[in-house]
Amino acid sequence: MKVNKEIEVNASAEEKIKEAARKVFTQKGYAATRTRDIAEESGLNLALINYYFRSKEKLFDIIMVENIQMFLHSIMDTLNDRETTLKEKVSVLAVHYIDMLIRNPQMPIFILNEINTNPQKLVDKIGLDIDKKDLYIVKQWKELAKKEGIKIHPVHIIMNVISMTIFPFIAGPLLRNRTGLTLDEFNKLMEDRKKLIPVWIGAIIKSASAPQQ
Amino acid sequence: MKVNKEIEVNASAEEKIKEAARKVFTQKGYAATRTRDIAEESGLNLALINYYFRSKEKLFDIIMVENIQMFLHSIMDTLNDRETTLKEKVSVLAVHYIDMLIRNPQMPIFILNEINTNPQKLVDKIGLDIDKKDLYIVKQWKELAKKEGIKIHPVHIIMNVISMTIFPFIAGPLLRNRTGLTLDEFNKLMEDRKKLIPVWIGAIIKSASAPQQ
DNA sequence: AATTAATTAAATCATTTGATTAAATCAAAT
DNA sequence: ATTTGATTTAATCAAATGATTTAATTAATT
Repeated sequence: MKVNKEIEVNASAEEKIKEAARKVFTQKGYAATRTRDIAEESGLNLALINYYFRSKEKLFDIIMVENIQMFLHSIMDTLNDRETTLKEKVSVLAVHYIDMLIRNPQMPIFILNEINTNPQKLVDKIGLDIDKKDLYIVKQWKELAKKEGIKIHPVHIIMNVISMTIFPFIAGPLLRNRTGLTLDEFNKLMEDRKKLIPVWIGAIIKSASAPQQ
Repeated sequence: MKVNKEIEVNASAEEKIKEAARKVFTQKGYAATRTRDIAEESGLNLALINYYFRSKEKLFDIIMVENIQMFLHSIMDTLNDRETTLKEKVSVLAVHYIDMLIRNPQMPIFILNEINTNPQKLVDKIGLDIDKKDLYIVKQWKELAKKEGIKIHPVHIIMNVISMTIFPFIAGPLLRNRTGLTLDEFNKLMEDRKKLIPVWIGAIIKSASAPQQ
């Protein structure tokens, strides 16, 4: 009978802080973020941050875990999908990530920077262990590689997909600065890449195939 | 007669500090770096840092400018070279950057992160203005695009070259963690990419060509 | 030997910063 | 009305940190 609106109201304050923290942490990184920045950004006060989260670090850990989970979300499902071809998987991933990165362009640099700055923590606090061996995409790749006589290491293909999808966002500000592109123009180019990347990956794979006829 | 081997063996104090600063700043970023870290890393003492450089920030600026100049060094010459084909330019860039990144794998994440954290500063302190319009490579590209009927925006090609070259190093630690590759195996793969990237870029350009004959 | 500059060690300052506390206020539930 | 929990305001603490200073020491130069 006890309708816990409190918990919803609480959640909103808690959520406000988390959202502010996500924004500030993502923008400035852990070390450069002051708890006072988060308080100010949230419109709430310093004491509440400790009221809900015990410390700056604990709050950061929560944000970080959520960010990484958002980043990794649905990857495994995509890679394991038995209904889609390899090329379709590339397309699904490109579309999914480009959409997300247009919304959160600064997320990859944040995640990669924190991993770089503190590699141990991520290994410790976040379980990054997934059994990749029996992913369906691995089977698909092996079949294709055998059929086409492809010899390059598959990690090259993975790197290329991820690189061509994510890196333009990491280098976005610099790239826009050098090219004079507006944000809208840049995002439009990123939209183009949803369709282009699968084509390019196809061309790359083909270039690695043994000549056949 | 006074051979100053000392100066060669022990680099000058100023240089020691700069090297230590480069290492620590590059590893941990500006905000997370303590001047005491730099003192300790250099083997010299805290006071000397202020003796030679007036502040942490001034020291950082020097390191940053040098890093960016190292990064941009010889790019313009390569892009302007009238003796090399487009594909050769891609090859020169890939070789040059992969060599450098194998030596300094954490440099791009550092530079890109600081740019992301403080975009204004870079614009202010470092003149990033180059007249790209009359670069020889632009002329080469336009000729090729016209001849082959290529319609995609050339910035896509640039992004792909840079992405496929640099990003694997940015994501290197994570990638190695997920794939179980050792550093040597990883670097070997990067060596492979010196030759592969030009081939791939060729395949990508070809895939964007209008069907001809 | 005397002079000068480079370097060190140690202490100290002022500020920033993460964290904590206490008292007051406010809102909602009972 | 009273109680309870959420929130604010303000102050404060202790530690970290960038910066500075002073005196002593060392090395190189003249």
